[in-house]
Amino acid sequence: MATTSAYPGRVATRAEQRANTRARIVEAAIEAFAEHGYGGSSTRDIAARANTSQGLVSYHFDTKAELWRAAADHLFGDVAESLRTEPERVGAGREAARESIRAFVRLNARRPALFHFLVDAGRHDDDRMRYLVETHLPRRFAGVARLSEGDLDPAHLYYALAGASSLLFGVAAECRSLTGVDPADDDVVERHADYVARLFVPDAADGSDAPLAGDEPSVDG
Amino acid sequence: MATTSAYPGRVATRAEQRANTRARIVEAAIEAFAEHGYGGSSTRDIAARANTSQGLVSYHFDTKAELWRAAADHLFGDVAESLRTEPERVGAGREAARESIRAFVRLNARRPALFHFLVDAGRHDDDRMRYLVETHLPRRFAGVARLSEGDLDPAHLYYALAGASSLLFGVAAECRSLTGVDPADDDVVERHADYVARLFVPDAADGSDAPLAGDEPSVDG
DNA sequence: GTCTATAATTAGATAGAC
DNA sequence: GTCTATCTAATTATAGAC
Repeated sequence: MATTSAYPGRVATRAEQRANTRARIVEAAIEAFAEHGYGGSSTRDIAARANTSQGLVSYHFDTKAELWRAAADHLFGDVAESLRTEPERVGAGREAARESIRAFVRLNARRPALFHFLVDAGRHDDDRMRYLVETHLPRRFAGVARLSEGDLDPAHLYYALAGASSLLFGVAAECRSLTGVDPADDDVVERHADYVARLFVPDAADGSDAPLAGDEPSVDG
Repeated sequence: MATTSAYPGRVATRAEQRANTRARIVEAAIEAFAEHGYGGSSTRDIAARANTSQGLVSYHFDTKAELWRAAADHLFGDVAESLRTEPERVGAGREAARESIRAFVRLNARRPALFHFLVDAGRHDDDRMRYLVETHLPRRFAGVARLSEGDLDPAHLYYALAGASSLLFGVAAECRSLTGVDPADDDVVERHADYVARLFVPDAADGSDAPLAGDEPSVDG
């Protein structure tokens, strides 16, 4: 791992080295924080996962808290990216709403760390919780809340859907051991996605693909 | 806090002292483990919450792992107690199934630590996960799985229902900050309980209170 | 930019006094 | 049974060599 080069383009420049190392550390941090929580993770373990030294982690990210924020940014940035095209593509029909939910479930299956960061940070009022609420969560909440029907506060839908979508994958090890079902199995992911989608968006009473209430302006709106 | 007494019954005996102190430590441990996870909690913090010293925690529970098991036993023991009467009382009707789910949601609202222990221990294959799977989880799983319909594996229902029921209360601080809804509010608990109950047990197509499939032997069974 | 070494805290577990 | 003191190991953050 050369740090400088007399042959630009042949090996990594210092800037590339920097970006590359930081990226490896951030990915390792996401893994560690998701597995053991913030308090249960050490910068030494993170450094080892990233194949580097503990001192270098402190060099790139002055404090453990700053590293956590960088990890959260990367994690939730990926999410926003992967769901970005959804809102526009999704029409007003029930099947479109279901497909949007299926995509949300698949996302939670691919990135269980999302669930772990949310739970780890959300359980009490501290800097990490406030950081998520001020940066990444509003968009996420709004994305789900548009599926809300009736006059019940969208918070009920949001947390019920988020929980139903992600717990299976957030405790995958336990699920395997307890039920024999492997949440890493693609078929299991698809079954769960469809199950949750139909749970939250059942067929309309008349069997039509009518829009969800509140999704579009009604005739008397 | 006298440790011995010449007046039996007047102040606590040594055995009573022991039981009392251990109980205080266990409750403090449940709090701490739920807030910061296993790795993020220190026996010093737990001792402080229990108004005692760190050394005494090690005296009563030789290791941190043993303290965690005692905490888990107390926590899940309470659960079993509070839901114990349900299976018998619940009939085969849909409204009975809904009431069973409402009770499950209320339990998660009262003891968010249940959710935190499950998530903290369930995310990877270690001693704590195995302990829960071998002791407390089978009963819990069976209690929910009896509501299962169709040929979909009960694991999907179990984790969807558990997630939908408990996430709101497991990230109560975040919910307050993000949505303005306070999960500690009794009305919010009831609304969530009813919402989740109707989500998982919708009205039958014919509007009847017909039994759930598989709940009772069918005519051709 | 990276590694090694170290400083200052904090961790869990143990021993001794009462 | 409880408290205080202590030991050993592990933590984060910093400094120096390359």
